[in-house]
Amino acid sequence: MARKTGSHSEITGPRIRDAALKLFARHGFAAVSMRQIAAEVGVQAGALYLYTPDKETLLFDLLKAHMDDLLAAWDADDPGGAAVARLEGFVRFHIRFNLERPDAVFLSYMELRNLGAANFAAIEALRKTYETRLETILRDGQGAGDFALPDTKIATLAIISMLTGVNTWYREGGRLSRTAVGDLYWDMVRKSVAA
Amino acid sequence: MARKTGSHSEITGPRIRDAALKLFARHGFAAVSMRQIAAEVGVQAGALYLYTPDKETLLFDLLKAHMDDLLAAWDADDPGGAAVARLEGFVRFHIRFNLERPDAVFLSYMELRNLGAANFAAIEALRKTYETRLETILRDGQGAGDFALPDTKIATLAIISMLTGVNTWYREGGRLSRTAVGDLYWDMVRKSVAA
DNA sequence: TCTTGTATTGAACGCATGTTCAGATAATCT
DNA sequence: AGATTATCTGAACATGCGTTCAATACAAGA
Repeated sequence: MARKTGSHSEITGPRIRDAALKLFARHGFAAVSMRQIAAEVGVQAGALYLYTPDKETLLFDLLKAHMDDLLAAWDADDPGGAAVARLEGFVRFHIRFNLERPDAVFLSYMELRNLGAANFAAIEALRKTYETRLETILRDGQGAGDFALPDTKIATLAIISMLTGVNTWYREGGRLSRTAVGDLYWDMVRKSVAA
Repeated sequence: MARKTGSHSEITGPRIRDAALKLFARHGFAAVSMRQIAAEVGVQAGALYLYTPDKETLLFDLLKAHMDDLLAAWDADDPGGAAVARLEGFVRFHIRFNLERPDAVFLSYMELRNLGAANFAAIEALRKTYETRLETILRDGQGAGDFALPDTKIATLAIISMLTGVNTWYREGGRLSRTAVGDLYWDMVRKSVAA
């Protein structure tokens, strides 16, 4: 037998990416087999190769899509204006965006090492671009006298690490709402950069 | 042939752990085979089983040893006294300790998911214990009026995330010395908790 | 209804995996 | 020197891996 009833490329493609994202995040790229992904989708392993040339490319496409989403979403969300307001926007955006897609965030931090050199460089460039968005805000605020930062580059990395850390402990339905988390982190970030 | 000249348990044991730590950190637990570890040590794969009952236990022992080291080292380093001084000690200690063993730190953050439930719980308990050390300092300072923290638990997690992030970008021989990094992070942490 | 093209199966490829174990050697003890 | 013990080899086990491809069944268009 072949070609199941109702099978369709526009359905199977996204389902494969969803399953791969979930499984890679839970068990790690190397620990997940193409057969497991296929089983999750309800398809045989060979069918995956209609949608990706190989396993590494499947991972790369997930990471690339995540980084593209991140940059596009921030550029759409950036309030502009004064540095303090933009920084608050960034803090709240970063937490909200990351909490909405924990698997993709986890993958992006954990599985870069499974990429070949060229693919790695592509993702790394996107990450740097995102960091630059924040660094620009910090440098503007520093220039305007709103912030007192001995090293804007390090401050950028420190803030992003702090914000991304939310994903390691936040649980839906826990003690704090997402908004409350944003309030708490904005309070700490605001003070940490204050003049 | 068997038993090589100069072979000795007290030498091979640590060499296996060193090789496993390095390879697991670089490529991920699932991506590293027992044969690769054995090759790095210069021994056949079967010989590893004189030193560990299985692969997961080898990982667990590495993580457990790291967490034990961490707790013992902080308890020896804790300056005591006023909360502000203790917090500064903690910030500088955490950065210094983690930069000295990047592979173990990386493993501890990445490979917990490859542990069975019991082993996972054991490591998780040690991590919580470490977090409590910092939280106690923050609560003491809050009580003494030195800090202004709406939520000491979240502040604890935020600070640890920020500090641990140093390992993702710090490179030996780079622009900043370890001491300079400690200065920069202590500046940000001090302000972020300030009353 | 018949044809064409797309989506899928299922078997196969060679190779790697974690783990076990009988046998062999070197170090140590008497 | 001889016996014992700790250390390690090398082959084997069953199982699983990523990937390819001819065969096949369904959907869509004429």
